Amino acid sequence: MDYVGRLTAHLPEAVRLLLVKADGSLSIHADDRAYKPLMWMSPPCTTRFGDEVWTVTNKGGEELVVTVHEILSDVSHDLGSDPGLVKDGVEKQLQELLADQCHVLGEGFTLVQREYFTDIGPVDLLCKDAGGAHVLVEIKRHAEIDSVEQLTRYLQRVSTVLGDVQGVLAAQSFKPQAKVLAADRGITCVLVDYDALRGLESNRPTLF
Amino acid sequence: MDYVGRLTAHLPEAVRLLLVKADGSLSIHADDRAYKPLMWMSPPCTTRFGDEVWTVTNKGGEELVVTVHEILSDVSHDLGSDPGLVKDGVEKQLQELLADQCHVLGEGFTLVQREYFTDIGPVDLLCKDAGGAHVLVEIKRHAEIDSVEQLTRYLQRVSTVLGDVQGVLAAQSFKPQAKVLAADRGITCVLVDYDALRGLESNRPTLF
DNA sequence: CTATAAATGTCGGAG
DNA sequence: CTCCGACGTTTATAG
Repeated sequence: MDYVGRLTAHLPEAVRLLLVKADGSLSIHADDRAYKPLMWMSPPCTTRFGDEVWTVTNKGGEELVVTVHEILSDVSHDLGSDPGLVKDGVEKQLQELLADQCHVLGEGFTLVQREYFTDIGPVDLLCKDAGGAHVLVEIKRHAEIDSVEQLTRYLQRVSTVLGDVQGVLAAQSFKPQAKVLAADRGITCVLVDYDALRGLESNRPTLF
Repeated sequence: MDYVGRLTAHLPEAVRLLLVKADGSLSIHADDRAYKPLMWMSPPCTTRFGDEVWTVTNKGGEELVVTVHEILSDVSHDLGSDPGLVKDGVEKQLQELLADQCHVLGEGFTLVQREYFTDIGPVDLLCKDAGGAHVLVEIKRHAEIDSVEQLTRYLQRVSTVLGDVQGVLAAQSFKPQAKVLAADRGITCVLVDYDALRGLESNRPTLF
């Protein structure tokens, strides 16, 4: 099995699992690793099924060549359409919750705007602190060093427009490096509890 | 099918492909997408196969619960051991090639050291330019904004030891953001052609 | 085991 | 289509 495309890779002869899906995609699996195939070609792509050699190509000129020596088993099923996957707990939801409850980010914080757009990208939240000064908030599930760099870029960019601006990095967890760099840059780290936020949120309607 | 762990996700009843691998991992596939399973549990994990309900758990407290209504097909094979995948064209090879041919990075460049270690990580190449000044080289296949940040950290760190140091970011392709930020930081971007480098390399032995 | 960087990353959204 | 950032990123590697 050989792949030539973004890199070149070769896979020796062995017993393997090949998946051909309805969208024309192909993947080759070994008997370990749930997530990643050994090789694959993503749709859109076309496969020419020769007697022994299958050739999969895509528009980008990538090519996967499979030599089939023996078929131990050949199973085929129509799976029909796929009802969507429902997810909960991703950054977007954290952002919605924090937009509603930005007081947890700092005493007296109020929301000015969600998804505040700059020419280098959108800032998650633009708030004002108790004193009326602007605060940029970057929200992550897990804050790493990248998150600090990202917020730093926004702060630099926005300060040219709004003047002096504070930075807050909000996350459910922080890598040590991220904390250190944030402190170094004068950025405040706020540890948020997603479950607690969701709890408050679900309780809120009962207060009205 | 339900996953509770780093997030919460639910997958409605449908005809699906389930893969149980020798390492105990489980993945659930729809009839599209070659690469990514709809849900999965990576090893190490353990599965309790009940009559209708399969429960997969790992050490981190993540859980995958599968309700099996009907088995349309059940195929099992011993795939044996897996001869390794051989890759070519990844960053490591680019680094080797550029270490040998660092003149392509700049007129009169000479190599001082590959994998120059600092206390915040290894720099890909430490070179000297035609004037004998130090140059740090970060090598990527595709340079993004993170690559610029990474090199910037190295430059800051190394400058405290070696004094004034130039930065070069070498890659086969550059994201626009990366180019802009690099220019802003005084970092030179060098577009390298992997095939050309490899061609020169393969010709070299014939010169001796 | 933790931290860090690479990946054929993939995937989805905005412009 | 490209660009950009999130992802249950996953995966490998070094300390």
